[in-house]
Amino acid sequence: MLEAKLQEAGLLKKLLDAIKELVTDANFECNEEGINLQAMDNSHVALVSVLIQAAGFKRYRCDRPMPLGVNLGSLTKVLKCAKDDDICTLKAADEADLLNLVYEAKNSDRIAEYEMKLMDIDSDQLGIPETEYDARVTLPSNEFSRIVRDLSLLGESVRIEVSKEGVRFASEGEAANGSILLRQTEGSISGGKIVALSKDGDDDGEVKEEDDEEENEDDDEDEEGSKKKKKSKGKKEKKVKKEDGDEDEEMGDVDEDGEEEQDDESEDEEESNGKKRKKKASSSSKPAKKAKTSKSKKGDDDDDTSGVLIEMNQHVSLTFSLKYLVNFSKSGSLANKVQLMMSNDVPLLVAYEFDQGHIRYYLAPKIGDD
Amino acid sequence: MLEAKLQEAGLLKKLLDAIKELVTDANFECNEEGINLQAMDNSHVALVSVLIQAAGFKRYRCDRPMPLGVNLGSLTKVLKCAKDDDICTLKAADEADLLNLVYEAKNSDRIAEYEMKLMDIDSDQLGIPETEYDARVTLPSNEFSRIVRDLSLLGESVRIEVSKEGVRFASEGEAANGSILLRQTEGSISGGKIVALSKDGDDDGEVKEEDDEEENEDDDEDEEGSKKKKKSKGKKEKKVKKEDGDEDEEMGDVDEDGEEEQDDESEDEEESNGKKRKKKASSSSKPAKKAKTSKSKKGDDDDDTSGVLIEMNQHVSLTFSLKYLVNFSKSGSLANKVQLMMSNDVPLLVAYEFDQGHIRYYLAPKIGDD
DNA sequence: CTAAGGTGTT
DNA sequence: AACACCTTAG
Repeated sequence: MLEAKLQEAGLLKKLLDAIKELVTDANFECNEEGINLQAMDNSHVALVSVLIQAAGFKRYRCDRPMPLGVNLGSLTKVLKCAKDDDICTLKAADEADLLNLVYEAKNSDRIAEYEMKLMDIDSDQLGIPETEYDARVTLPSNEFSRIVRDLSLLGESVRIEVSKEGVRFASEGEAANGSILLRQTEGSISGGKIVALSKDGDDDGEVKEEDDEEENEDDDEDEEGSKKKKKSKGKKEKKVKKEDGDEDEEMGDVDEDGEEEQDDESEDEEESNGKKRKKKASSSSKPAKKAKTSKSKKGDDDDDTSGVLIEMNQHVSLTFSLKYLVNFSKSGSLANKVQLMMSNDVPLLVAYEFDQGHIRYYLAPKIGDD
Repeated sequence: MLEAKLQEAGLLKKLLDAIKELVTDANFECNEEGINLQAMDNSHVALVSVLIQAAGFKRYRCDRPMPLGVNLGSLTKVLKCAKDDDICTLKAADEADLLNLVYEAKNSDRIAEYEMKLMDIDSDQLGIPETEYDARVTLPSNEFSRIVRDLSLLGESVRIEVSKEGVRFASEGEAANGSILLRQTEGSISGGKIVALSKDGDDDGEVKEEDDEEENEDDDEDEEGSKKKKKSKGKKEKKVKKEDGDEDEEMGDVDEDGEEEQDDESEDEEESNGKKRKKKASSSSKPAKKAKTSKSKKGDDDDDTSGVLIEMNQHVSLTFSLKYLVNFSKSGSLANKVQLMMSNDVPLLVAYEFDQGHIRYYLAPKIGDD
């Protein structure tokens, strides 16, 4: 059976708000790791993947894996009956066709209980290849929302181009064309300089502008410690797939395969941080963990709420449907930042990472662009 | 002629907002006591009764009773032209077919004047039996709004059940079922204990904390009670009409329900004597003043803006159309609290009491419930 | 975080 | 009129 107690019903409400227009029905795959949802959008163009880790719950118990087939419209309705700060408990018996939701007002005598019918849904769990991307743009989620909303007024598509200049969002419409350029934020770790994405693995094929080889002291920045402040926080290294997303349990079975963990280091912790210091022989073997905690709070560059971080190994230029991006951007309420991960001719990954989970969208580029 | 000066146009605006979807046309019955409106909703299922006492006006003059037939849509439009804090004066000549509205900005030289056409409306003044209720639930009006709004997402009906446990609102729908339980607020006069309704009498709306009759009978609970309810109703003595609502301008009374007094003359008399005649039906004039001292803490219970107060003599369980309750709950902007008065198989009374008046709704239960 | 007000949209 | 969205004030 499942019993999952969420401190704030608001999280679930926001998640549902974010995806309910994209997907009508989906399986909530519950297992001891947490709750995962993965679904194609109704027109089979986009893919959404949601995870709430077990640790993200106030209490979590799931004896054995069970898929809960949920009509998201129904769940949205039921969740509308909860206040954001209600404590929300999800319960389901094994093989049950009902999901029980209990809302406890934080401070009152009010207890609301709902039971929602479940349904059988063919779970076409799609394995998502763990792609390595040529470019990653991290920007405030509200900035992203604004950009796609603005451009959607002009045209239907947006070309996203990452170059040394920065990241450009360009759209063409009948009435007008628009182009928005975001430069790397000055004062950031890289001092405004666009850095290379490091490969996740030991692959050094990418052009790293600088190397983590650096000693711990300045491993934070390219510039000579001009911005030391950052350093103190987490060890920032421009790398890879998901620095903020600690969870590397990529959706699908793919991650399960464990192929990904090419940990040069034997430490999972580190690897999960995406900070791979192959030669970190130096001092810290453990500090990585520390960084993790600190980052959960704030202070990590990636958590800088206002900055734009651009990492790239290669120029990318891709065109996407704005309609979907606008839809994705609804998740902005879940996280201050969003990451756009791109490689040419590969689906875009739009990732929002929050405390103990994430919501990620994949969208194939339009062809014939660029 | 009528001349009624309202300190705040906002009151009228809110009243109109509250009922305009329920009723399209209605007579504003003006007499020396104040302005009263009573109408069945368009589908003749619910009844709404609005009163603004003469004392509720900054100035009030009404030489003789006059009904003003108003199209509520028109009045709403005209009232939209007033700011909430405008001083609003209503004027009508005898036999006039025009209503004059003057808005004076509180602090400026602005004077706006509108005249609205009146219409003749057959006044089917329905007598409302002065029922004594088996249960009264007093709760914050926003809480009530929230509950009915939430449940209306799920189903069309709500079963309201008052028991020793508290008051439960339960609804069943296709997608989900919901149940909200409100317990008596701790720390209230009764310390969380659900008290019996006090009898009608000259009490000033106070609740008796300890009712001597509380322990002596069965009517508080038991399965038998439910079957005896009909019978008991006739003999029940612990009933309350309206503790807070002193105005007894009810049309008709249980005692005289055989006769509908629609006559202006007798009506006026009743209203003018309302306060005095209150005791006429109640044999016992048990003073409830005592209770007042015991409830020192939060002041008057009915003024406690956040608490839930439950008074009952007998378990009640009734089912109502949520659509109407949602409509009623719009009046929440007029008062912090709302009272639900119920007896089995009798129309629910939803009462909002504000400074010098009230808005009350009556809704017949659905049959075949419970 | 909630409530309220304003806007735009269907 | 209702809903969704955003901003603002408390």
